[in-house]
Amino acid sequence: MGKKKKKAEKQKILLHEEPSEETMSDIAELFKVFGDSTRIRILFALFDAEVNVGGIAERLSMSQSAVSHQLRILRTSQLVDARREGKSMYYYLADDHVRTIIAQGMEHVLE
Amino acid sequence: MGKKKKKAEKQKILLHEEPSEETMSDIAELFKVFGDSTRIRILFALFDAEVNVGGIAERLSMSQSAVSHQLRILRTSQLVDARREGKSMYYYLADDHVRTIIAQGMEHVLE
DNA sequence: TAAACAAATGAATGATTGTTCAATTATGAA
DNA sequence: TTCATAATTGAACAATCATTCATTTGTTTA
Repeated sequence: MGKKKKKAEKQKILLHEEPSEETMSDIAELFKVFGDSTRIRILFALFDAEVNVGGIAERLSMSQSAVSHQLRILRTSQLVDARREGKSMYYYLADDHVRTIIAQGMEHVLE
Repeated sequence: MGKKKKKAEKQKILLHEEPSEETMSDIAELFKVFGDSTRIRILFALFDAEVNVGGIAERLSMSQSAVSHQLRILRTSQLVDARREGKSMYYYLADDHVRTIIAQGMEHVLE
């Protein structure tokens, strides 16, 4: 979605209007990424500090391949980012928004 | 999850510990419900006021059956609740938590 | 160079899931 | 009761998706 379109969508919120179909679809796509327990576990593994792929795989007792596939999805959705250090790739949460969304979900689940 | 277990989980947050596998799984299940564009559209339709099943179906241009199936999922997840008025069933958002989570998702998408 | 390690990729498979269709239940009106 | 309306339910189908396995790419060291 373009910058101009996003601004128009934000305006709607102030006017108490419903967002466009496209925005609603984007929201669903975002939550779809959070809607898998492997990915949630990965995000929690990265909650406090960056970890490399092998480290995540070990912590979750999963294959490197399976983890890598999920990391690609998380990265495409801009939920995580990565940096290379030698042969390893260190992944980390993209921003605090991710922590907020997870915290919100956890609150709902635990109440 | 029992009341006692939930309290223990909340303690972990304060201690900066990772939640249990069960809690992470529950969080994923919650987001899975938000991760469908039909359900998101339904939730937006209920954002400001309760609507009956036929009203939702008309507004989304979908069959009553399809909407009803999704409403059952939303209700099971405690995201919406319903009351009967004559032949109609009026659905409404269960609490403000739902609005907060959607708003958070929308913010992330529009930024 | 070659070898070893770390990560990414692509195809295939099994499981999950949203919608449709037909049938059923629930309520109110005639 | 009978009829019409509103909603729910269950089975079936198509589409989506997470994991596995084998292969490939990228990087460092010998």
